[in-house]
Amino acid sequence: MLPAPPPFSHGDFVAVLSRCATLAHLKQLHAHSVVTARASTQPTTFHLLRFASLRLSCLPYARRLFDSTPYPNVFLYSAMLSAYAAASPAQAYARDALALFLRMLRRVRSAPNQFVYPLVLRAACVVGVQLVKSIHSHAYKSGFHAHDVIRTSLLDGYSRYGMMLDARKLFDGLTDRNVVSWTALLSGYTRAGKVGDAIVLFERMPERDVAAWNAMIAGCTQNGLFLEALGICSRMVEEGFRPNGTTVACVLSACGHLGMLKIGKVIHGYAWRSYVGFGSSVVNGLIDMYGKCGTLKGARWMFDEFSDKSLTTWNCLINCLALHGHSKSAIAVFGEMRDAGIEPDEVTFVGLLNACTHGGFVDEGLTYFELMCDELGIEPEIEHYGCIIDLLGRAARFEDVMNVIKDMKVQPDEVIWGSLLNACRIHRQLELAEFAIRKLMQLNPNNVNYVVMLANLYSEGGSWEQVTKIRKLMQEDMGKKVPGCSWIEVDRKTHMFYSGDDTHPVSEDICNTLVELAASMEMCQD
DNA sequence: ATAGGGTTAG
Repeated sequence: MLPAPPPFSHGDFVAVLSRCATLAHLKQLHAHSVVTARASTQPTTFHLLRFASLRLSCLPYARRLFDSTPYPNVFLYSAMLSAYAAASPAQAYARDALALFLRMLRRVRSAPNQFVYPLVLRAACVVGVQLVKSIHSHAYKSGFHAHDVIRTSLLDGYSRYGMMLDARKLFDGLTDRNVVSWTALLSGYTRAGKVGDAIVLFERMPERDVAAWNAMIAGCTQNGLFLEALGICSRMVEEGFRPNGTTVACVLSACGHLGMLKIGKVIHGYAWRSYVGFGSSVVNGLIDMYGKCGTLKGARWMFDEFSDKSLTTWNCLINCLALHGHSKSAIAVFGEMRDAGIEPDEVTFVGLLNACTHGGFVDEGLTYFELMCDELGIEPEIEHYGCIIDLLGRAARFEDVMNVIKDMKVQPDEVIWGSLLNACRIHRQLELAEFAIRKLMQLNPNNVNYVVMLANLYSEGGSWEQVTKIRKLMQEDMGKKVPGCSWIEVDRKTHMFYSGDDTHPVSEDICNTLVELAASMEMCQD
């Protein structure tokens, strides 16, 4: 029999714990605590549990520590709940967290306190608004709803489900409004698409911190206001705040959407110099930015160098390859991803199906769609139907297209009919095109572009009677038409082009180059 | 010990 280990003060224990770097170290200390009978005290279990979950992200071990305690106190419950709350992805342990809360309510010794509600609400948020409501009423009955932190959690919960009136009510009822509550309300408005309200709120905020700036920047990019996002970021820097990884990720996304490679590179340089760290959201943002700006080598390089690849990392690369017509590479990366044991999600398939469309791989695309629905059990969304209709339409399989549209569980939207229309134009299907345009006009009667399309269609088809009829319609509407526009930055000068616009000084050269490009693209597909 | 900000999509 070995002699008992020497006694250990609580201070020694905490000091040793802080030097643990691996689960093996922690297990040794745990074993030592068992032998010295320290493990049966709740403060010890509390420290071991927090360390296992927050520093080592080993939740199963944390849960075993918790389960080894016969009558856990509130501290242990909340330590376990914050372990679940900190886990990523958020929904992974939400149900465990809620089950633990229910168990807590049945025990006499561990009535929830004010610290427990925010943790449980975080889990409730990702499960459903019904749970947020239940916990709200529970907090009301137990009298904890008066705490500002709990009200802020509730505010956040309602705002995630677009219930801005309830969120506003909670905000107005707070005794002290701080940056956190202002930011929670602001994000609610941007998630609901009310950027205008959010900007008003942002300007009126008495105090801002980095998270508040980030919320405003993210709110802009999520609503397509990319230039505004960049503007707010520079304002943030001017006012003396240091952008962090979250800021960088949002701003990179804006650069990608705008095709602003130069600014994107400046941000990359900032990330490097300022030690914001190359965490997954920054790296994913870089892959996306380089990819969208056409620097696929840069995107691929970032991808290969990054060891902590997540599902999103793979999705970014597949999507960028598909976007630029590198269909075979995109499909190959999808294969690599599966070999690496990463389970694709609905976003992966949007990119993959897009790749199949651009490469003309019709049957392959349909096979992947089946794989998604039947084998992986992913419910197709309107995005996927958009891809499939594009895929079939470009291959002139109009009967199949109509069957897909008929069998869809979701209502067809403008993109669906737009894809069909596009296919009809390629294959000169006048009748079906007219049908699609009429559907589009029903969905969006204010868009005069559809009338123009119809006119173009008839003039191409040669039915002069109809052209004159439509011309009349157009004359009434043309004044309202907003011309399509694109732009490119060359040597710090922005050149803008409207559709059908030949006023640029070198317009002829540009058009000739476009013809050449189209020819060489045909020659070297993928 | 508790609350707010994060990248990918037809």
